[in-house]
Amino acid sequence: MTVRVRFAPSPTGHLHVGGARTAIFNWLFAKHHGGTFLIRVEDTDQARSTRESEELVLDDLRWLGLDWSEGPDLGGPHAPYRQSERIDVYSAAAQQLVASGAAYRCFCTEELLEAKRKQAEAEGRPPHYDGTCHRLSAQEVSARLNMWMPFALRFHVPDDGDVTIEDMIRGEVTWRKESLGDFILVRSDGLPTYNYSVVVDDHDMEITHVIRAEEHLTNTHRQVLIYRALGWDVPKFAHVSLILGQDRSKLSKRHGATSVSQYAEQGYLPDAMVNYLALLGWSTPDGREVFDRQYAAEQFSLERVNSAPAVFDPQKLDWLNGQYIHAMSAAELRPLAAPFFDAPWLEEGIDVVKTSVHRLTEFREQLRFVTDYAPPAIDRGFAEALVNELRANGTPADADGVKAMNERMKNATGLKGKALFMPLRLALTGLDHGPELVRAIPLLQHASELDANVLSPLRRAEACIA
RNA sequence: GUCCCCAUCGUCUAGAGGCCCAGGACACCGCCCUUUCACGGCGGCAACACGGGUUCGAAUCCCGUUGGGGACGCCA
Repeated sequence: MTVRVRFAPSPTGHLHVGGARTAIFNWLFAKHHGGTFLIRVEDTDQARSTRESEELVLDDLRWLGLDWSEGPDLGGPHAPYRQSERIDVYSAAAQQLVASGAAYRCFCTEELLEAKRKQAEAEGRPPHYDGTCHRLSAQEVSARLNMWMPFALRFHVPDDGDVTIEDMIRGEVTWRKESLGDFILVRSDGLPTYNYSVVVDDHDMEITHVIRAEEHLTNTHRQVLIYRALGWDVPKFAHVSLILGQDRSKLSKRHGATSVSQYAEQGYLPDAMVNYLALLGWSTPDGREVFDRQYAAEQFSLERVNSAPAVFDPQKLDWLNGQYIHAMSAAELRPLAAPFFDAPWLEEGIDVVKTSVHRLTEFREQLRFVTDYAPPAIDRGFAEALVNELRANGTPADADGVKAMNERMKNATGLKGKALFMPLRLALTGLDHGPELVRAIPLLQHASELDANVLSPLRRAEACIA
């Protein structure tokens, strides 16, 4: 049996980091088993779903570097991959369910149901549907149909409705039929509900493993009942625990950035993002924490996925992102950093400051000593000596040149050690901290040659006297 | 309220009865490297929620308590 897994986003905004992790686990699982990873868009909620959002979600997935072989954009052997375009598929199965008595028409209005729910709650009963329409006789049903009363299709929970599944992450999970009321399969507008369409589609698309978030765990009870009623094989389930915010509640907007596009905008790398999210709930057998997706795919198994929820830790993400940035060359980094800050001398600048950067957006700040300069208050005699030195010998263009300059400055001023380097750094960068001078001074010189907005070391020194 | 899931350092985790008076990573704190900052190296602080069992032996198995989360929708 070849593995077929899917990621099924509902297009109601950007891709959430929780959804991203679910997609990553599915992708890794498929890669590991040489199976198929596909995308199915769950857009049966007409009020909230948009085409624009679908594009956003797909773009976010592409940005992460996850690839799929069947989907709404690619088509495939089970097209269409958009639920709103699969209505006839659901109707066919629905007819079968009505014919077999597994489902029935429900004429109750939403207002009525709402009232019943409230009352049940007030009386301390579970807020389940009371089965009114299930007791309707055939004559009563046809009478209502003749009056064109709108109806929804409801699934009747059978007497043998207890369900046990063997969840690949959680182990055995059991529900008793009493914990469920008859639930809606098809809404009165003819569109299927999630619990129904997901079953029809997963069966139709030959999904072998359903890997999804834990919030769907209790839905599985309903879904298994539908599989049974239709006489279909039940796929394997794996419910991944939720991602939590620092206060241990489900990660949401008030915790800060929650969509992957926000992380992209904040200068995180896709590889680091995939690496971090994979680490949230999963660990490699050898304990490695920095790894590429290829390695993750080789090592991945659901057995090593943790069943406890995980708190999202921005600090560790920053550290990981820094690991990736530090490991990359300036030439590789340049095109990635350019959208946030660009300059003709950017590549050399990146090379000089990258060890102090954790996110791509930080290059701008770290290179501010190149772009912005205000003459600091330093000893006038020192500044004059520096001007003389630079005029006489030129500005060093490499590390050896800087060392030679330092030697001459030492002789000219009688200063050494910190007493020499601090005023030098201050005079040339305007700051008391920053990359080592043997790198910073050539960078400033080169940058000033390429960029009229950058003040050369000589001009800076002169400004200290003016 | 009912049902379901979960419970190891602040955080992510390793741990599938003896190898664990619990290992790694992030963060934090020291030291080293560095005539600054960062990177890097070394070291330190810090956890098996609680109570009962089972067992010669429990972080690991069972039960309960507590705590957290999720679901109970003509949302997904």
